Amino acid sequence: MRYSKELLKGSTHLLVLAVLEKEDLYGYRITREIELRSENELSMGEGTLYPILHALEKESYVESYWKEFDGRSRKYYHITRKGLKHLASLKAERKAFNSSMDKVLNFG
Amino acid sequence: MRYSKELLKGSTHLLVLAVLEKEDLYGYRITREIELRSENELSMGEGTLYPILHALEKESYVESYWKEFDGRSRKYYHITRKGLKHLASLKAERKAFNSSMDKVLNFG
DNA sequence: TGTATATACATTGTAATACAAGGTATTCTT
DNA sequence: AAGAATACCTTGTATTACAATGTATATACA
Repeated sequence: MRYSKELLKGSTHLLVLAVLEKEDLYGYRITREIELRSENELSMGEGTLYPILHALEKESYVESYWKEFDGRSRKYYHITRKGLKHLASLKAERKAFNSSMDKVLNFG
Repeated sequence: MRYSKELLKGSTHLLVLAVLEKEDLYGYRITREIELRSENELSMGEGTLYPILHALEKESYVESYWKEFDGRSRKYYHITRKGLKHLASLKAERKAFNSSMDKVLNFG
């Protein structure tokens, strides 16, 4: 991780949902996808990821199902309609927050 | 505060230093200035602000002095050369982090 | 064959951090 | 006179990301 981990706080759910927007993925692949997309600039520990997936499922933002592939069983996550709404809201919040930060940083 | 407080994490030191870049200010005025600049979209509790000021002073990013004005004594903070360097570094980190986030969010 | 690495799930304990709540005191407004 | 705003501060709490740890299977390679 190149960044202060505090910067990541509040953005992890957004990252996970954004990755699941495109396709159903299982936990381990989600972290790989975040690294791939960010060109290894962002990464999320497993101790961060799995609790987030469980929390997202509890809130019905995602649904999980086990699927066998290559003789290997993996727990896939699918984003729900509610999850897509939440994703849009998190994106908007992030945009607005950054805009406010810029106002303070570039004032006057 | 319009935003999830978690989004603010990792950005509070940056906000305080950015405000002090322009002029020496005392604690209470710093929070007002952040609200003013952000058009009341960002604000920082006093329980957040004062510990940050003490931490920044401990790291020699700011120096404090008491000044009387209007028959009222206030503790002013001045950003040091080291603090200016740190501010630049925090700004750069923020920019890079946002760029990485955008890569993940707008992938493909 | 054996061994290390990667994959894949998960939980527990720790550190960092923003805030609410509480405390003290002064000045301004009504 | 009383309440609100100003101005400093600390303590306790909740949240959160991560390191460490645990379990298990599959793959690569010596």
